[in-house]
Amino acid sequence: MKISELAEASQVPAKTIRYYESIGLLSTAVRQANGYRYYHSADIETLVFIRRCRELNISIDDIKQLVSVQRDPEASCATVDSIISEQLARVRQTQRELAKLAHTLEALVTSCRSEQIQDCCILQSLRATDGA
Amino acid sequence: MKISELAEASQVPAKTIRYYESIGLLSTAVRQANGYRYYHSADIETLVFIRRCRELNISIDDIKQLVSVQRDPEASCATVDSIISEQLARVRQTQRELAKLAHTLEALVTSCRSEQIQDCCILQSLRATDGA
DNA sequence: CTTAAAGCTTACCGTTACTGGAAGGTCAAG
DNA sequence: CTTGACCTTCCAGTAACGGTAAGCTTTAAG
Repeated sequence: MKISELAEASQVPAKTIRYYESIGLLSTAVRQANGYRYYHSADIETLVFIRRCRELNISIDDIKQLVSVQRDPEASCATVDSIISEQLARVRQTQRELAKLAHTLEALVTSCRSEQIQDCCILQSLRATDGA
Repeated sequence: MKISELAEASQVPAKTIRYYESIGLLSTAVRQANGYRYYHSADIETLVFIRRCRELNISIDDIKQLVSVQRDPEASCATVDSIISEQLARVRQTQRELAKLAHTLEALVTSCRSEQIQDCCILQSLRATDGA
């Protein structure tokens, strides 16, 4: 199949498929006589796998590991476990940071009843010299 | 004061101060005879303001607006309000996305009791052709 | 048969908000 | 005088692509 068909089937843009090949996440595609990339249906599965990992915010480098580890069926699950666990830890860390952030922004939004910049409580809060 | 002193006082790296000037977030600094940038203590306040905004994940473009709107004391607070409100909306949106993400990752982490890649439930889940 | 549109190729720039590093000028101390 | 700590500018790299251009090939229509 052609790259546009693979793109449609996997829901990954053709541009992104070429990008993945260029950075070595996908192996070099077979070319047809006209130079077009030629794909097999197995490539759909690989790309769906990659897309799902990206939807989980897993980095390309980590996905490379997940892809390569699958080539050895008898390998241990440890790598997979640790990548997923660490990803979860990162997500939770970001959640904590965002919670603080949302809290501060909420306080700012509700603080200001002024109508002129010179009295704006939001700006006054942000200008305060007190450290984080 | 020199850039390193301003950096220390504002807790913004000197490199970043030059960067802010280069993109027009800070006005062009006065130069001394030797070519060094020369700052006044008022610049500390400006940089602290910028740093606090960045800690709230407010984009440079939005900060430019917040800085410029402060030059007119009689201007309306509407711009400030909307920037902060939209920032809060973005943060909340990200929080919702991360919550889903964490949920999926948790399910993956607890799903797999296998020790070999060929039986790994995590990889099997990620390979499934079912769409998001 | 011709032509126009669509799809393929590569290659390079832009995004965000910086950070690192190289090459070179300046300044204060020993 | 030299060493080291500053300062300067400029260039490159980060993550993961998206946009656009220039130039092929294929395909559908007239």
